[in-house]
Amino acid sequence: MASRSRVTIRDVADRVGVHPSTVSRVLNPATRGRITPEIVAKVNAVAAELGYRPNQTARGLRTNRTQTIGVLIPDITNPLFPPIIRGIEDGLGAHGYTAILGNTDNIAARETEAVATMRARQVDGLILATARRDDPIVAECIAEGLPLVLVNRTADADGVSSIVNDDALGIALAVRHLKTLGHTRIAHIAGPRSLSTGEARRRSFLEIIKAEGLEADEALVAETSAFSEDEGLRACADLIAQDLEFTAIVAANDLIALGAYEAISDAGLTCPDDISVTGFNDMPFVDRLTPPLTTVRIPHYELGREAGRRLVELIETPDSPARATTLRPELIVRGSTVAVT
Amino acid sequence: MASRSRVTIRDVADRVGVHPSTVSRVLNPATRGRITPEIVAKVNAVAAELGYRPNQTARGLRTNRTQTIGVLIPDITNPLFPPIIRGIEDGLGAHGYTAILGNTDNIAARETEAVATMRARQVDGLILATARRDDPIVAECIAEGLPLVLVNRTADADGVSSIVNDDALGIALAVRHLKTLGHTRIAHIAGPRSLSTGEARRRSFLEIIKAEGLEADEALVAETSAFSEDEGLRACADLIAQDLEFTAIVAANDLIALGAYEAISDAGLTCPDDISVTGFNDMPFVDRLTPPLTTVRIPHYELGREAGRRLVELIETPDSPARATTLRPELIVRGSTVAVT
DNA sequence: AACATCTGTGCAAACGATTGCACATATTGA
DNA sequence: TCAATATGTGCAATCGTTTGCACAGATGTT
Repeated sequence: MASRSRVTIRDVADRVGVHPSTVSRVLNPATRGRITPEIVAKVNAVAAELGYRPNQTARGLRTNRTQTIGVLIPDITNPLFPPIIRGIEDGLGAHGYTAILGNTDNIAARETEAVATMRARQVDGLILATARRDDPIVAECIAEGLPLVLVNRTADADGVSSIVNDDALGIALAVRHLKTLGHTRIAHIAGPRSLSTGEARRRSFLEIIKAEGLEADEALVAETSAFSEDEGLRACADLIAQDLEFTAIVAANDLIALGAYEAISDAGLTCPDDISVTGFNDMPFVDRLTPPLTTVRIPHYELGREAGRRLVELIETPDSPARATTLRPELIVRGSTVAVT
Repeated sequence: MASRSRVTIRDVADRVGVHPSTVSRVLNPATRGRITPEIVAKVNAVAAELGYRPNQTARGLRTNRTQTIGVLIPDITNPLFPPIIRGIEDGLGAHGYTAILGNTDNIAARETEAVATMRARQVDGLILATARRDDPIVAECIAEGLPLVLVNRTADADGVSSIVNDDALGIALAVRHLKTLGHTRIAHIAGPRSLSTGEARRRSFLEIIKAEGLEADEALVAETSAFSEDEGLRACADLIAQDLEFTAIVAANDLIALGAYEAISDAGLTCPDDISVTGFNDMPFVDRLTPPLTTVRIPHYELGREAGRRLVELIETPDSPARATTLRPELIVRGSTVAVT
């Protein structure tokens, strides 16, 4: 049989000639001070010699803390998420926590199922990158007191901690950039309004357009049902077909912008000569497209890292208040936006 | 305090009026048959009513099986890995197993550390996507009897299960495709020889070139120290500087191919008119490059799923033999390869 | 009718760690 | 010198499940 975690606290104790509880106290930094330095040294030496590693399962049973947290994401193959996950792991790892992942494909039933199996594994908290604005899982966690942090997207519920991008700023950067280039009629292809990102970017767009004194024509805002290339293509084709005479498009994300590229070329036009396009996210390789995409870069890694840290804080200091944090994005100017001629 | 997994097997037992062990037997499919159907029904009803979920931590302590497996990958933000991970999760999830992830950035010390924390968490097995040909972790797992599956890359050790791409076939597809287009002097930019993929593709290239009766000139094989764009650029520039008169390059992976694109354009040449290029992996978005990259598509998702299934098999049927499995890749012809003129 | 064999359930001991409590011994103060 | 306090360690219960063993009652055999 595999000699998995063969050496237990009792082995160490027997070898040193003390009681297991003493070994436990030595190994716990908080109680180490109560033990004679000599014994501390001996226990540490023997533990190292035997290669003792505390059994997290046993510890978890006793303390009701597993140092494990659950992370729900829509789909790890969407290039948006890996940096967030990496950030989460780094944010957690510094404190000894480990993440378990669940892909939900944005399907509510899978989310529920994933949360159930994570709770069976006694996770100490949850990070959701999947939240819808009215997500029932969010409500459930709040009700049951399970520490929760939302990342990337937020929800409408209050009393929930979240780390998201400053979408208003991102949209403002894109719009002001286009204004500087001389564009006055700017269209927006919005994301789904059921997601906080879709809604926030849409609302911000309308506000900024007014604030900047540009042409505020509601017809210039197209709706999509998903942040996808197909939807971007469809919505952009609609926009073009209506003869609205816009010279630039602010897309709610990069995939929608890709769809817009296609619709523009399908219509016999060119980007950026006829229509400038901006994206949102700065996905890998959008700098290699023709033309390279001007887009708003979201600090995904930092979003994840903050989420990890925040969750640890929530778990370890029980009464820490819920906070909504936004991180600042950055405009990356490339070849898909040019001055109007 | 949070009422985490408040309802225990004892609660169910008390409510039904039976002993906890009876409830346990009802819940375990293997022992359910020994209990009176009436009681089975009642226990199930009460368990459902109370929302009972077995505490995996307690179960793990008792059974010494956590239904958790550790997955080591170099870097989740490398687009190669997300589909593999997704596949692993699907392959495991069907059997109730969950994965915990560790990013190692190909740093040996981090690998060791990650394995240590995973073992402290009592993982039932390991999947490594990080293996070097002489990886010490592989040796350690074999020695200690910890179930192990290698995916994507394999190691030289024997007695180890692995699921990898059929690199020989992939290279053959690329070379034959170029031969069909009339190329006779074909260069190869190889990956690091310390990785099984780098070595296998290199060896296969030399074999296929001979087998197909093409010009076998060792000078046409360039070496790199990493599967990166920078190294591809450097190696390809070297190749071009030597005036070797090749008309096509088989790159060991897509990133190296990207570097080759750059070196070709730096030299004032064009791809594919002057030099055809093939990649390996079919990363996302390489179909959007100019020119779109002809490449070998590896079934990454399937690789992962097979790895997950294989590991479950290894864990649940102790004496199952180690097997090395290869999956068939596919050539995706795009615009970076043309006939010689 | 007496005994052997099944069946279904309960009992209690694990798994490996943590932690409140008790109790020696050492230290301090008067 | 004696009581009061402090200090360091051991004891034993506990976390929630699983599982070998025991045992009562039912069933089968001769």
